[in-house]
Amino acid sequence: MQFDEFSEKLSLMETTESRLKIRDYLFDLYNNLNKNERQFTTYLLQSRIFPAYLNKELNIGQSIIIQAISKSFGQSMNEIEKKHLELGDLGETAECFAEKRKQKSLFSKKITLLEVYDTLKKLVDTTGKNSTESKINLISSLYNNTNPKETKYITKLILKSLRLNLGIQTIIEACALKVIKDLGYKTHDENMQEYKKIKETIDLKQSVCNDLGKVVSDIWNFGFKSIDKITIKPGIPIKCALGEREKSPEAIIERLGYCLVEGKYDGFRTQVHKGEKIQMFSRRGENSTNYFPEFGPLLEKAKHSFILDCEAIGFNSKTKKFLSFQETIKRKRKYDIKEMSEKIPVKLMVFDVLYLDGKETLQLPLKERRKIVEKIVKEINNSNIQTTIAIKTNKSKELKSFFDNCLNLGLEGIMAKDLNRSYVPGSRDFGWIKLKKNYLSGQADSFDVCIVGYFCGQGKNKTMPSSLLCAVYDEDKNTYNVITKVGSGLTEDQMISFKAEFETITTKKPENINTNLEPDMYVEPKFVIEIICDEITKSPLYKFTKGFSFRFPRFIKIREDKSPQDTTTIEEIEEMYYLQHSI
DNA sequence: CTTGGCTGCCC
DNA sequence: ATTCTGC
DNA sequence: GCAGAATGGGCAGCCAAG
Repeated sequence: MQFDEFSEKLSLMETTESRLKIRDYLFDLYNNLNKNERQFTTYLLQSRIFPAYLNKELNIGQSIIIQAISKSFGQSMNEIEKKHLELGDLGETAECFAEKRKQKSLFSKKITLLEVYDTLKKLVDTTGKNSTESKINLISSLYNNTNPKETKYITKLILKSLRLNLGIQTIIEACALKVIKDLGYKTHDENMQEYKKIKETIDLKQSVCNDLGKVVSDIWNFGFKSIDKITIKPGIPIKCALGEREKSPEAIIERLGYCLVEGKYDGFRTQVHKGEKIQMFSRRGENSTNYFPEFGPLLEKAKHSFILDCEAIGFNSKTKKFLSFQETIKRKRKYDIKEMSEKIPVKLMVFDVLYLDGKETLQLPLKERRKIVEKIVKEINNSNIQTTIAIKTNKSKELKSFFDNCLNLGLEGIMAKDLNRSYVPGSRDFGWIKLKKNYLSGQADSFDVCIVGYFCGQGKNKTMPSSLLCAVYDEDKNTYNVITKVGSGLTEDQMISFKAEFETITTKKPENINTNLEPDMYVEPKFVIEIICDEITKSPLYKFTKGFSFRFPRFIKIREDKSPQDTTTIEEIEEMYYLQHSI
């Protein structure tokens, strides 16, 4: 397929909101692609170059793209950034400058979808000294052979910001439609039950091989039956099951009844594979084997082959306490593995088994899988590999007191699980339910901060103040010290109203605002807002607040009743920080 | 040789 | 990670 | 309720600039 044709199809999907329509466009797109194009095009549609588990990335972001636009279209970086701010999308920004150049390059040759993909692959392999310049040149060479619309989509592909309103599930639906039509039905709703079953099968297969591109390609090229042979094998990461949130112990029991309730460890999701060799994978399917060499010899002791679902979390053997996420995450590294494994010892907390001795265990009910987990962990017989703490209950009071115990042990909260359910890879639903302290009403840490600037948003938030720069007031020095940005929690209406309010108070950077982050616009300190977070963190970035900032900050409301000097103080925040670590 | 910006991946 | 929004 | 797309802090690693 020519790339200009592909761009037109992306454009069509981008401007469509109905998922069913997008699915139909996708179906047509796949029909129009040839045998060899379907797999990699699926990666592109998911804003990828390769399946996730290959650990191959472009390492190109806004900064390099802006340089490439500058080089290709002879605009200053400033000019481009200005346009970007206005349009809220670098793809459209590139398109805009390509429009202006249009007349000059009448003789450029047409480019194919495959050629674009090959160039993207080349970009992935461009590393080392002067690689940034080489990357810019490669992108530039693409820009020089494309029309404005192609320029736009090449940019969006590189930046992984296609914004097509299209995800995995929509691609799966397009596949299911293909299968249903191959079976002789005209539309999917002629046999809704069959259609749903097909969807489930496709979803399971793509979760098991972690490679939707392969599944799409197999279905179109070799038929639905051909994906039967995709099975679980040690060495290939399976998509993790995830949980939904619920607001209280009562709500959880109402949904699940008698259930398994486990401690929720704030670490690093780790899928352990023991086949011919031992390998580990992260939640996104990245190979994480090298992070944790200490588990190899322990796992070897178990006689079985298996795939276990675990959380790896740092542990202080002197205080007998689990380490914070910020400590544990330091073990995600390439160098100094040995030293860090001694400095930050990690425990593997096992909670599920997906495969055992050549057989899938996914389909077994959780209560059976849990027994297997306990057996394997017992065999390994080492305190650094344990099962998660857990109870079984159908009483919300019991659940609540177990939850409180977990918090006292320094855990994040609990996971409650349906004992009769199979393991559903890639799911995020109420089969697993998580409860953390701040989900309970009134239990989240709350702060009042003053807005001193804002950032304009991307995509659907373009031209909106979608992220607010927040500061706490220092009475002694009469300064506003920036402590966090906050964007999550703002509704469209709130952004619109902030935009109007900010128009009259936009200002040059006031003398008494201290910040390491340069917002798109500064505003005079006027609005105090309430924000909540999960935790106070120690930050290398926010230097003007004794290094304090927030984990998972979100906007709650405007505090009309407060003046800019009435923010939470840094002393109060410091006190809370030390309290949260002395549980 | 050090520093700082950028990027991707953890949550 | 959390949150909002259209379907 | 699902699916998708907005948004957060902070870690290591890579590369360019100094």
